[in-house]
Amino acid sequence: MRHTGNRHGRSEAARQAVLEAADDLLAERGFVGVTIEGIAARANVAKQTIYRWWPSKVDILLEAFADDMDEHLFPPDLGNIGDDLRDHLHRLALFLTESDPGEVFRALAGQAQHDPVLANRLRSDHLNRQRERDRVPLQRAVDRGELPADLDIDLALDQLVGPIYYRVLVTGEPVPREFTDHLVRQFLRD
Amino acid sequence: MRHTGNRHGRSEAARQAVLEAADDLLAERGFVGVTIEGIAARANVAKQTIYRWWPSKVDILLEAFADDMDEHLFPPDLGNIGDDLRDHLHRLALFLTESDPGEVFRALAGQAQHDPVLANRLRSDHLNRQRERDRVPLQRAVDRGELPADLDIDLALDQLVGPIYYRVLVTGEPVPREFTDHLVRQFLRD
Amino acid sequence: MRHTGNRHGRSEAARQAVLEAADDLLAERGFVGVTIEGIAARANVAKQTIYRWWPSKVDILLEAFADDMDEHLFPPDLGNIGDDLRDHLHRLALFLTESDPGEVFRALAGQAQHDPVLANRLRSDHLNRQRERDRVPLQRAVDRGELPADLDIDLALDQLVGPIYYRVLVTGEPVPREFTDHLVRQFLRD
Amino acid sequence: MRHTGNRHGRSEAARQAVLEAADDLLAERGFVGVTIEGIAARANVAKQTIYRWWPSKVDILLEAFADDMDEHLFPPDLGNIGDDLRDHLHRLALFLTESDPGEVFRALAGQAQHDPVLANRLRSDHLNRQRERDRVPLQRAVDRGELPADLDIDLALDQLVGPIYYRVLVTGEPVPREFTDHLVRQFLRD
DNA sequence: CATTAAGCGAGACGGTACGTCTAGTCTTATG
DNA sequence: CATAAGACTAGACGTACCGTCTCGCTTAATG
Repeated sequence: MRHTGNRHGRSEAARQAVLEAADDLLAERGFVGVTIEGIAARANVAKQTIYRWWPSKVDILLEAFADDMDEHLFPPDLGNIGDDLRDHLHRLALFLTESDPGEVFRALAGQAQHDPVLANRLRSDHLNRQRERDRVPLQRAVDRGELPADLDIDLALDQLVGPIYYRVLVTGEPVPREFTDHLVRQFLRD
Repeated sequence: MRHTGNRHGRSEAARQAVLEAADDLLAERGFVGVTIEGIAARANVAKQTIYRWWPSKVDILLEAFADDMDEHLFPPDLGNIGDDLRDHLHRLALFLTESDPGEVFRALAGQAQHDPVLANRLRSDHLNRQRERDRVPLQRAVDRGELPADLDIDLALDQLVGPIYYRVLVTGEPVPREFTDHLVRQFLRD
Repeated sequence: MRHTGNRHGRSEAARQAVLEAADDLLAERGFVGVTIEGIAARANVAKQTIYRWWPSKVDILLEAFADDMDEHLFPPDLGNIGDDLRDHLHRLALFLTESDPGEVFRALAGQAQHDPVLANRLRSDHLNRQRERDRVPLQRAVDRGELPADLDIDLALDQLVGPIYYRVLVTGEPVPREFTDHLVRQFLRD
Repeated sequence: MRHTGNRHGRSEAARQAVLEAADDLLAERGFVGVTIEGIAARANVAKQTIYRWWPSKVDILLEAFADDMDEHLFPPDLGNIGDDLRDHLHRLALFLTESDPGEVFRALAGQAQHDPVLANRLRSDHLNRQRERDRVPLQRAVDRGELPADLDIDLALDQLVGPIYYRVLVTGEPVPREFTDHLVRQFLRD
């Protein structure tokens, strides 16, 4: 870090360096390998600078993770519910299993099992947003008349995405396109 | 521990004390509050005794957790697939959300996101066994002719239990009987 | 500090506030409790303002200490060597053991054991001046003919004030008037 | 450190390494250069091992300093008070100005100005012992009849050793044999 | 009379060392 | 020979100050 502070407040360069270092360490050494000291050393940042802005390492990872989900995963309108759902679930599966932020998510979801505060933040900050995106294709289908107006969308979502998260977080099995397509087929009773 | 070593081999008293201390600490302070030093202190056991018999604290929790899943959750035969599934899924939900071993499971599942070795052990030692039990009602239904002989049972299981684990591990929502019943209804297309 | 800078040069108010804050902190928390950050906070002054004018905290204390020794301890002429010395040594002892600047001196003398640069400054700026004052009564006595003309005044001074500093800095014993009077008596071989 | 702990208690090797490292650092970098981390690194010892046995770095230096004063400075009996005193004061001056433990003493005496607890320990543990040794030649002279039986030995000591400490701690001037001899001559009124 | 430049409060920055905690290893005496 | 005890190395934790560095404000001399 060349920069040193000023009255405008924090150094964006330091912030970026910390987030990248945290991401890198997570990828290279896993969650337990992410330490404040390690981040500070890799980012060439003082520990105090980290403690000044983030309460803990999970907050760093949360922030690193924050925008990625928004970038990804906004469901496009392909014209019919079948294509919409197949596309969306497939891309959700890819996100969770293949992408870098997906890896961060899995780590955070794991840590959330030990840390109710993190669990709440993760849900309110990210999962709910994702949930809203997930609703879009179904709501669109209801509007189109493809699905009944009294559909319980939340229940439907649990059935559609639940098995995907289950494979990702519990069984560790891959989530190929055939699997997500099958989920859609069952849901639409084709 | 009153006992100090003997020639007869390992001290069962020490083993029990360690497992109980680990369970207690998990309940009282959560996963991060479970430390080898804390277990040793609470169990009045030397650290070395712990290291001699368990490679890590998750192994202690795994052992503490081991038999509980077997005790629970063996699906009874109620005569028809609907009742069998409704009963089984409801009891699975109760196990995961309400029971003490369910809490241990959630902690281990969380830790497994950080620790591939634990993930493998958890799957091979416990999830596969559970998976076998989960198959029972479906296999029985196939045998009875209630379900088609070419049913992909694994796929069906993912759809049936996936949403339950999803709520438990991801959204944190409760898993009431209505929810599990609904899953069964959708699956059987009643 | 109400004042904010101007082109006329440094703020006397800030200077005073810093010196007072340093003195206060030394009295309240001792030398180790004197920190630049603490002085800045107590004086409502920016750290940079301190670093602009003083190289280190000992320089602040040196400046705070500077004039006090001059105020005190100029030896009066009481007409004869005995009275002159008794008065002077007694007041030196009081200064070192009882006064506020005496406390600062002890702290600086202590720190000088760790810091040769400070030791030199302390000697050249203050001790030598004090030494000159200490010589006055003896020189006066030589001029009066009370003491031999070839008296080694520096040697005499070491014998007269050395035991006082020794009690102050080493043994911590009190330095009552009887003690200083005794030193004079021995010196004059009464 | 090759050694690791055992039930017998602390590692003597670690203790020695710590004391030596502290001495070396004091000699090389001065008192402020003596840090717990630095000692630990140089001694190849874990910080925790240091904190287990010493409350602070001055305690380490005190212990390092402890026996040296005993080794040195026991006043021999040369048969008469003049020789006894001249020899003893000269060796005291050498100890304070030239020896390694003398350097440690100066650092501790300096720090004692900031730390009343250290001051007390230094006095009760070491200075009093030294004081006892210093009394020996005078007491011997009284016994021999060379000095009056009602001599106030403590007062005499302050006059004899005070100027030496004064030069060492305050003025920084050298303490040559002529100086100590002169002190003796004055004291004995030769 | 607008510009300029110095001193100021504020505070973020990269660092160093602090003292604490837990991990995991090792050695010994006890039963 | 397993145990309790506990000292050991290692290294991350979160805190306190260090000394450096902008920054925006205020003020008075300058042009």
